[in-house]
Amino acid sequence: MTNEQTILIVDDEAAIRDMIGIALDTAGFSSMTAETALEAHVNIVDRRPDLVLLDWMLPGGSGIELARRLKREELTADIPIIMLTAKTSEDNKVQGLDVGVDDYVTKPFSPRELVARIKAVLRRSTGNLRDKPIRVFDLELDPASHRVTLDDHAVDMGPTEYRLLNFFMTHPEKVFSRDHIQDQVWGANVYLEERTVDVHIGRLRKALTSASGPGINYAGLIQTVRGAGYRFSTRPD
Amino acid sequence: MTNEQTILIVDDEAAIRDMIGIALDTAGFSSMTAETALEAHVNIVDRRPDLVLLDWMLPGGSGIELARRLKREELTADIPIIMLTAKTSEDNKVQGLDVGVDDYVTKPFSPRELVARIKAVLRRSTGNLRDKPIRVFDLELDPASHRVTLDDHAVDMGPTEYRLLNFFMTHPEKVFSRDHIQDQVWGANVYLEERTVDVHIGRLRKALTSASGPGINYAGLIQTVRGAGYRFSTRPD
DNA sequence: GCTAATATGTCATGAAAATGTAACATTTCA
DNA sequence: TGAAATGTTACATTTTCATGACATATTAGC
Repeated sequence: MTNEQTILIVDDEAAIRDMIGIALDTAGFSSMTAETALEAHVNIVDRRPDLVLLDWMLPGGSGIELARRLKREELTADIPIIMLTAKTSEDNKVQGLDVGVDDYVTKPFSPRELVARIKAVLRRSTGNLRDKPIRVFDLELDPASHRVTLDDHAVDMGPTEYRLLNFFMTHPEKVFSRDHIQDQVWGANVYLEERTVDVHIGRLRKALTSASGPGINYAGLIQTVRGAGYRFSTRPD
Repeated sequence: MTNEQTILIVDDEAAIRDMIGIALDTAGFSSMTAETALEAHVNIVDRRPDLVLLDWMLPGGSGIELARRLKREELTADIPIIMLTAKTSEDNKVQGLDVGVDDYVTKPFSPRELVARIKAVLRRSTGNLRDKPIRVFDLELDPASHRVTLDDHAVDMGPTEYRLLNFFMTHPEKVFSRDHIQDQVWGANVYLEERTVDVHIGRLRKALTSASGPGINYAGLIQTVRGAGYRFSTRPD
């Protein structure tokens, strides 16, 4: 399978983590685990999973705290969260929904149900906002098909360049430092040389250039801001 | 950069404090230290560091206590904390300290990793608030896109001229001596010839002039105050 | 499981831009 | 007018970027 989606399982009980892990594996997801809210937070920031399964009843009640925090911080706000909770009380649901959690699954649950919910949430969250193609002039990036087209011709680029372009197109007209770009495109705390960003910028530009017709060169949309970083802008440099 | 960020190192071992201090210094941070939780708390309240590196194995387990307290008190809740932990073997205890710490680093760690994580956390916690564009007549400086426009046309200038203009536009109608300008634009403890400021003022004026249309010359906004320094003012000289 | 094809990250190098300084020109004002 | 203050220019040096080459890692296809 091309792009396996990664789910982070946050639960203090090993048995539950294992059970869910197997279920996800069977369903074609890749998974990682965390026992504590702190560990989870670090994992999320560092590796940017596609979805988080979060046990409500983490020791210290920190599950809710974590959810609130994730939704508050810009870097992680768009990662969908499904709460795992033992209780069925309305209170909890209301409280959690306030936090901006995407769905609930109450224990005990069947693996089948869990997987169904995960797929639903992923469909929804990647379906609503991000699934809409982003277009700038004749350059279109379509997350649904994971494809970039220029004048209706496919633009050939590597996965990293795709993510890079996606990030830029969703954050136009702003400068980003190389560090910031690394956070967003590679995940925080991935130690790369700063120049690596330059190289991938170069590759992205080249891809756009060789796909551009005789008119505008779309590589010009990706602008170097000396001493500051890079910027995606439709306005001349 | 103008304002050096300050990191508070809280550890009872002098060797570790020194090692970290040197690493931070090399990375361009300024640092201060505390040996005990009490001392740390006083320092934090008094001097408001930009980030706290906190050893959670402080004598008496007071490291955790301090973290919890800092995150509970409104005055200090927004100061990011990175925990320094010995090992993950103590998972039971670790669970108890999910108090909203921003990241943790396990000893032994490389200075490089530590600095990278510090930067990542600082970026996360402060990166969000970006300033709004500042506009004077048709001259606009937009920090978000790191761009200066005049009548919607980009004004080309070097990084230093950008910082200079940014400083002036955020402090209009006031004279500043060359020394003061140096402190603000180049940073304190940087020694330059006084003439250097003049040169950059000149470059900034030239940039504004060549971007100005036939109407007003925007270079006139940057006024020489003989014997005193320079001033950014919308009123005629 | 193995191999070929892709993709990735790092480095070295050269080019371009930015910077600080000194020298010289010009303006200001007593 | 002339000394002090400021403006301007040229240039050597430093910093920052772009890019091709390469070694490694990952993926896809068989």
